[in-house]
Amino acid sequence: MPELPEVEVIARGLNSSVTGRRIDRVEALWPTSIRGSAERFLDLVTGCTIDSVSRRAKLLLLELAPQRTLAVHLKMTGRMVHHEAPTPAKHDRIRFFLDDGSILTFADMRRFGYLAVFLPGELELWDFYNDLGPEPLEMTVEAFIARFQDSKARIKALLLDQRIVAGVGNIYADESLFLAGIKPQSVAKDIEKARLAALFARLQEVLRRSIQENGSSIRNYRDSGGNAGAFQNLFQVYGRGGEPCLHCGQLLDKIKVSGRSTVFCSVCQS
DNA sequence: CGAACCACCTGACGGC
DNA sequence: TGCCGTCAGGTGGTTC
Repeated sequence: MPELPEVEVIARGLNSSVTGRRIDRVEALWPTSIRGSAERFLDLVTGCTIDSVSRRAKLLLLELAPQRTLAVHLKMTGRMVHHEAPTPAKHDRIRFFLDDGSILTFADMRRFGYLAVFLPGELELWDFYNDLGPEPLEMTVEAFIARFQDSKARIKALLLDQRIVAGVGNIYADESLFLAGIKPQSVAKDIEKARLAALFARLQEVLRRSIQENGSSIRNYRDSGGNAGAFQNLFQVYGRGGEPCLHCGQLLDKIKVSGRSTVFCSVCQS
């Protein structure tokens, strides 16, 4: 899925393109993309005005008026694209028809993604939301270190755990570990604090740079305007298993950590 | 508590 | 061509 940078880019794009628009009609082509009762969802969302669009972890949050929050999780292949005119596509799941004739479409090839609507107070009752760790771009290095330094788990598993730090996925975990020179399978509590601090700095850099580059498009990701990102051109290790390290030339190793494909350099990372 | 699987789905790609 | 296995930006559940 889109990870933190991709969801951030989508949220910013939608915030400028759909804020102030009223949702006149909702078309649920695949109602199972809606969490909970689809009927309730349609009731609560239809007729609302979009006040703002933001991001928390990998969730897109649309604040509506009257007060309700529309949360969207894109998982692996979800998209939220704003079209000026109808442009039906194969994997369209939910369409929001806006009052200026434009359409906001949730499309999702693999159908892992979902939409959910919350009334005031309900969002905090949702375990996934409530358990999210801090935003990596809004926390201190001390707080970051504190969340990792006592754990017996492998560092990459912790980076991917949304309860430890929110928004990091497989791409940015591998990229930040490479840049920090840390092996993904290292046990967190065995890593010196200074190296955890370096990891935090590299993670912030890579997330910020990816946002600047409009995110990473491996295959499905598109921003809210339907455009691809460019950060995939700057990958150091992700998707490069067996190819030479761009720093030292060593062939990059590909292993599994936390059930996820993991690429690293056995020379540059220790 | 941590890890290893499987599950949820569709599609792209490589090997034969 | 086509069949088959493998893999993919995520999370959740079960089992050991």
